Amino acid sequence: MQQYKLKTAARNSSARPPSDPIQRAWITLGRVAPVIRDRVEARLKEADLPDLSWYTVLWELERAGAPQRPRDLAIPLFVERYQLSRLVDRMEAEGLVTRRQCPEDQRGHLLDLTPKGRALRLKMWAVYAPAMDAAMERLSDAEALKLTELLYKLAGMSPPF
Amino acid sequence: MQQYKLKTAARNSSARPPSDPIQRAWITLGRVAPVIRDRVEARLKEADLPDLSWYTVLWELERAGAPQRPRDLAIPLFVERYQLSRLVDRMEAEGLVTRRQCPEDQRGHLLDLTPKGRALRLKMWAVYAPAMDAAMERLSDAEALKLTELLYKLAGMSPPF
DNA sequence: GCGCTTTTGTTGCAAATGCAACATAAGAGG
DNA sequence: CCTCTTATGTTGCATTTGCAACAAAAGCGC
Repeated sequence: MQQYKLKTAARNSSARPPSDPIQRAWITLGRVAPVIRDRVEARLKEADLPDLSWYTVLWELERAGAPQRPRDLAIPLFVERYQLSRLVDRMEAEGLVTRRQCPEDQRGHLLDLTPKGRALRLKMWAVYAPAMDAAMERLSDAEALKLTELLYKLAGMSPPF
Repeated sequence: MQQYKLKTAARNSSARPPSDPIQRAWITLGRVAPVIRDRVEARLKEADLPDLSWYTVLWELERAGAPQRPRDLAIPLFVERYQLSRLVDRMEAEGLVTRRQCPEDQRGHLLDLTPKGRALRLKMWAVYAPAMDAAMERLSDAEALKLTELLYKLAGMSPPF
């Protein structure tokens, strides 16, 4: 990874420049996260499987154990409503999920997994799990815990995430 | 989640499910990084300024102190060539950079900053710097260094930073 | 020189995205 | 009940993206 000379140009034009350690952490976080993610996405693509956003929807539905409303998925998944709307369009077209009437709220739908959806999640996990392990292999469990702790603190969120 | 009992000889790192700390770190990294980035992007958008990809190109050109070839920007910026090609199209259309003939290689161009490009980078930094500071404010300098160290290790890059 | 492969950069096209507007239903206050 | 506001979800449209194909120059072996 590239080294940055942060002080030279950064310091003379702002009322409030971040400290050098903060700048380094910012830059590094912004670069490493996509690299790690791409290591996994590449494996899924090699296997002709959908990407992680599909997996996450499938997993959230399976984990919940009951049909969920889009609203209740969009928030924990950190996606906008319209993104989820179109993602579900595609997944429904592939027969992975179904939209049903929501009895309590006529606006919303209940999203439910199909058997095909469950099967795909398992098939994806068979690739996803080893890919994640390989992508993260340079960290010990203790280091992974420390990293998680720092990221939680940074985001201002409390576990469970 | 399916568990496989593998014989020791068959156990290799690409076939085993990640440990729980590894899974937690993976998930957290994938979620926190975009959140932190969005905190900054939102400030830029509020100020009717371009996004971070534009800033990064402007900064790399300014930092280099000399015109650069797209190839020499694409690698450190972790973007595909075609992405950079179109990004430069838009930035050139805005008068922020210029494409000139490259004397040593007739295929390539030399990308150079215009005064307008320099001015925009400064204007963006005036928003970017305090936004980065605010986005990262929950970490001390020591924690930021530790985070950077862990991310470097994860990505397979070595200190010193 | 000559052919072949690699590198560099751009582009056509289909798919995906962001934004704002929209439609509909629920909720709040009278 | 009625009106106004809020919540939920979808969609039209323009922009952006990813992929693969392409063009052109450089490099390489002979």
